[in-house]
Amino acid sequence: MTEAVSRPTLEAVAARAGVSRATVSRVVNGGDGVRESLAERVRQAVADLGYVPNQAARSLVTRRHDAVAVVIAEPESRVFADPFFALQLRGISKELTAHDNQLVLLLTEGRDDHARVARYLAGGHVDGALVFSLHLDDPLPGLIRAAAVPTVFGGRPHGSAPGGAGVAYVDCDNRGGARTAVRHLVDLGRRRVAHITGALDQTSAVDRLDGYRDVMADVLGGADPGLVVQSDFTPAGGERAMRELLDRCPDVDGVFAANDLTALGALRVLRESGRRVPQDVAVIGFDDMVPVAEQTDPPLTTVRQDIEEMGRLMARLLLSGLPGGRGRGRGTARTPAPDARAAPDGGVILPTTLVRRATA
Amino acid sequence: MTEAVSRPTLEAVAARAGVSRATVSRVVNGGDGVRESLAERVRQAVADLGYVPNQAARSLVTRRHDAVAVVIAEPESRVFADPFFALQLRGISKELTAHDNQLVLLLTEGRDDHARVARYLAGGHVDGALVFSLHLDDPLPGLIRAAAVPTVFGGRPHGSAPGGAGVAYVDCDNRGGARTAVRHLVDLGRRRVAHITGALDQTSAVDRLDGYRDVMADVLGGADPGLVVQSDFTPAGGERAMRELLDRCPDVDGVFAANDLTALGALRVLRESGRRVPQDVAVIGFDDMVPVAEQTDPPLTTVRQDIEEMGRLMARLLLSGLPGGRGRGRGTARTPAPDARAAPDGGVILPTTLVRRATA
DNA sequence: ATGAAAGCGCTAACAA
DNA sequence: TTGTTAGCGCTTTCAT
Repeated sequence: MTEAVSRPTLEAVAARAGVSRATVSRVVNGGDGVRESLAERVRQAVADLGYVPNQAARSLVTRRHDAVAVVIAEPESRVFADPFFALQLRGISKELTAHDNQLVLLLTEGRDDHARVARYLAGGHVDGALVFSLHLDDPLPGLIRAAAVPTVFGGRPHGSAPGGAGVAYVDCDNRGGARTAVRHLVDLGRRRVAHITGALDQTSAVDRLDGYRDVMADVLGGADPGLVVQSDFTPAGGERAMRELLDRCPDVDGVFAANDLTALGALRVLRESGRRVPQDVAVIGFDDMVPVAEQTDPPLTTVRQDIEEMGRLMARLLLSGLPGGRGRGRGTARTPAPDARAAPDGGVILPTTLVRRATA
Repeated sequence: MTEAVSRPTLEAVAARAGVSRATVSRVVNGGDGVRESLAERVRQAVADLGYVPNQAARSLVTRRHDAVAVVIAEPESRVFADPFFALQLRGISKELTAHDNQLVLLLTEGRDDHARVARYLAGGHVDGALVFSLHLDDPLPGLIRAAAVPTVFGGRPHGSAPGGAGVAYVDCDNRGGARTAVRHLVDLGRRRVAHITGALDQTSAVDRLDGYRDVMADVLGGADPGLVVQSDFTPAGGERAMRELLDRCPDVDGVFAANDLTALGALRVLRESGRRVPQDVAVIGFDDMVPVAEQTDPPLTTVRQDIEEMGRLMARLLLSGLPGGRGRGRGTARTPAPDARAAPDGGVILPTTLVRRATA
């Protein structure tokens, strides 16, 4: 661990190039309206000295930080249990990097942390925030609104309503994906199609349940309520739910699980019970967590969402909404991704696709 | 996405409290040497106005940022495939938060990114860096050394040698953990104990292999070289290796896999081959990635490392080495964790423990 | 097209 | 103990 040395300033570069600080500043920041010969001299001096602008000094006057906070609430939760989190972060990081913004990571675990994060965001240390807050009772969204920081949410936040206030968010098409999955089971000839829900205090779980109901109502004239079992996105929860299901409806012939982890648990119980998958019971998951979905026995058919793209999109959306026309470099807010869709409540929805493996 | 409003300054607080800026500054920063009555007035004014210090202005004069970069090289790799990454980040975040430092996340994916990160670190935007760089040919460590930024590495970096230069790093006891695992297999009466290595361009894989060899030399008078198969920390790699192993040494009765993912693959091949685990072949993994280890069939016996603690420790080590006596709040550099050990080359090694489940 | 000069909001001598 | 003052390194009018 070495000590950092003092670095050259604008002043030094100016002296070396034989110009004023103002000129150097112009060159360093895009440099319009500077004679090319001078600009070249400046660039040379910058290179010679290894000059790097002092971001603190710059922020002090511009009030911009070129930094964005990524807030992840309750890392215990699902977000942390799977590569979801990492992939999303990767997408965000790529986009921010492409626009020379830094990523400040804020992980929260409880009450005190909420206050801390709120204070930080309100403190104007970053230009905006990307927020993942899954649970219904999370106070964070409210605090963030109060902090008046430009924000994009990851996943449809609670309280967003069609035609509503227009909170910015990015989500995958949970409802549509669920519909595709269930319709696929129906197309396979299954008539007793069950759904093991996710944690219903998360909008993704609610939306997937809605998608399931859509198809059941449409195609089968409404679902037997006994075919819906509440669970929590975990393998253990999936096991429990599947057992209950088998108990209640031994004739079940199709299962749409709220996510791959749940499907994993269900699969295990199905095997224990002597049922063959997919012959006796077809199973579909959600997420396409590849390491899980490919390793189940048999490999899991599931609904894929492009998680990294969601992250990228969140960042792009945030940057494009910030003053200074950032984020216009590649892609714009209007057409964030070739196939993204605008939701009526101001969100952006990414499509899902069914990945057929062996369970359905 | 709302616009941020202009926030109160020290000046405003000073005016309201009827004191000078200097006094407010003193109160805000610990406030020794200020009459209590005045201090109280200041605190009131701060609260009334909702004053939050402008970090940019502060950094400009103090040359401190209270921010630490976390650099993760090649997020494709193992780090991203499992919760490892998330847990470590959590540990880091907790420790940094406890000392009011921010976490700036830098993800890199290739050549250009290296330069970018190097520039950022050299730019003096952060007080230090926590670096994860797994691979032998990674240019990052060199660039970082050149940037002269206080740094702590996650995992023993390449080129660190006993009695060597003293790069700061935190790692788990890979070699000792491997010894424990192999010794356990031997104690179980296994004599044909194989090792499926990890990617040998990572020190963790090398150290685990060394641990395996230690015990084999000690107890069995040296390993049959045929019992060591190179692999890459992935389930597919584990399968491949196990097949090769079965081919070469059908009499193998124990397998120490370099990590849980590898063990997962090995388990699958073992089952296919009709071998019973642990009766015919006992298997031990490494890492204790709980979601994986608990879900294998049968549940995996493995070597546990406290990943979150490693992260916490890295942060603590870095902060305690920084000027300004940060990081002395809870725990110190000398005794970072109750059971951490100093390595001869300047690293800190955390202990591992064997978690017995059903495979050995 | 270029330079001079005035701060951005804060801390840290130094005086009082 | 408190206040005054001089910058930290940069951007940005405003002159030239």
